[in-house]
Amino acid sequence: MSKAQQTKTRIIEQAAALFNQQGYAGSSMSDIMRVTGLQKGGIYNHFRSKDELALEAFDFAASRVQQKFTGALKGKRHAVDRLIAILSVYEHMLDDPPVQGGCPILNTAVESDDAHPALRERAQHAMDAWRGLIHRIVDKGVMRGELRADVNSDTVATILIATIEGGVMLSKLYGDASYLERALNHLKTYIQNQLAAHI
Amino acid sequence: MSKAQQTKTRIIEQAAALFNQQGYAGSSMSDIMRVTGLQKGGIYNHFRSKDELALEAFDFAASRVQQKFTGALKGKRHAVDRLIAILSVYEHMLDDPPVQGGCPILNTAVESDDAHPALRERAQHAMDAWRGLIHRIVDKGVMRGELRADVNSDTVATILIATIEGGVMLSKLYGDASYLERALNHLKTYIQNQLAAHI
DNA sequence: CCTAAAACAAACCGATCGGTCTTTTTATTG
DNA sequence: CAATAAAAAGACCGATCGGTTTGTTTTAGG
Repeated sequence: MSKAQQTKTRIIEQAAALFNQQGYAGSSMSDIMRVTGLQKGGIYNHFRSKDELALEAFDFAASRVQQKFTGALKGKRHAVDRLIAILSVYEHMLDDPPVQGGCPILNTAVESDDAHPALRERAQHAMDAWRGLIHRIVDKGVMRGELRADVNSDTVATILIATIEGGVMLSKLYGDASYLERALNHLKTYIQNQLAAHI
Repeated sequence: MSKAQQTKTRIIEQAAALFNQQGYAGSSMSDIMRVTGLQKGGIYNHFRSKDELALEAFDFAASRVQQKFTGALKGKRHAVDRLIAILSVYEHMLDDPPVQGGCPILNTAVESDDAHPALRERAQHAMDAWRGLIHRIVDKGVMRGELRADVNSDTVATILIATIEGGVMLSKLYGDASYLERALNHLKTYIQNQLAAHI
């Protein structure tokens, strides 16, 4: 990787952490200069505008989350195991987040929904990927008889994502991991008692 | 109410809607001048700073949510009815929100948690009030035998709030109420099947 | 109805915003 | 290693930021 590419990647990583903590509107180019240690010219040589950097930074952050999912699902074949693996990604969202500042999908969704169409679209796509993942796990699980036949994948995806992200929000608000832990435990029993096919 | 008080209240209401949609960092005093139709002097006569206005605007928004709860709970005595009444507040969160822009507690919690300590504290207090409400309903419901004896009020409060707010986030992100509806339906059956004491 | 006080308008302030441009430094490559 | 292309620095730009100050208008009370 060329020096230029290294620098661009570094800017994206550091900007992603900043945006994820302070928000896009709450982070100025001066802030980005500070965290990267670069001057204006050094940044604008790689990005046409703050907006372009923001979009690339979000895509980077979302891909980090995606990587966590891929890693957690590795080797897990049974639908119940795979759904629980998704929960496990969020067990370490607070002490070891993919990007500093918590879940970038949650943060960006909430900030952009009424204010930033381009960013909102990216957040939608990231959420689509997550919903699609759960969708496929559930549908395949039902087909294989690992999950109850009447389980609806739309519902499961909504419940899992909503409860997880709500738990992240609560724990971040209070600086207390126990809220997210309760949410994850509840979902675990939900998966085992209400989704899993009992032989 | 004096003219001055009317004006101050109007500024708070209109600023609350703006902040709730664009965020605190994303809303400038010029924006507030625009939505209120007032000049700088007219606004700074009532508030010492943008920050002070932001805090009062959030408190107003949170009190609007609180009022919705109070209204929904009116006349409901049974713990199951009261918990479901809390859900009903969020049935109209999108088409008839207490403040334009969705749930102000969610929006402010997510924006402030890493960035704005004073605002975060207000969001915590608003959340405390909500958690406390659910707490009291559940504890009293258990005492009266309306809810199962082993139901834990900390858990119930976390699950309800997390799932509701996660549902709001999803529906706002997609501009589609069905996500929140699924979340609320799921919580309704959760309350009836897992919390309610069955005679 | 008159007057004192409060509300509001509008010009103004330094600082910071996102962004540009020229110059200097650093990598890359023949 | 030299030539050249690219990267980064840093001065600079107009616009807008949050906030102040100074007038003018409006409100409220005697």
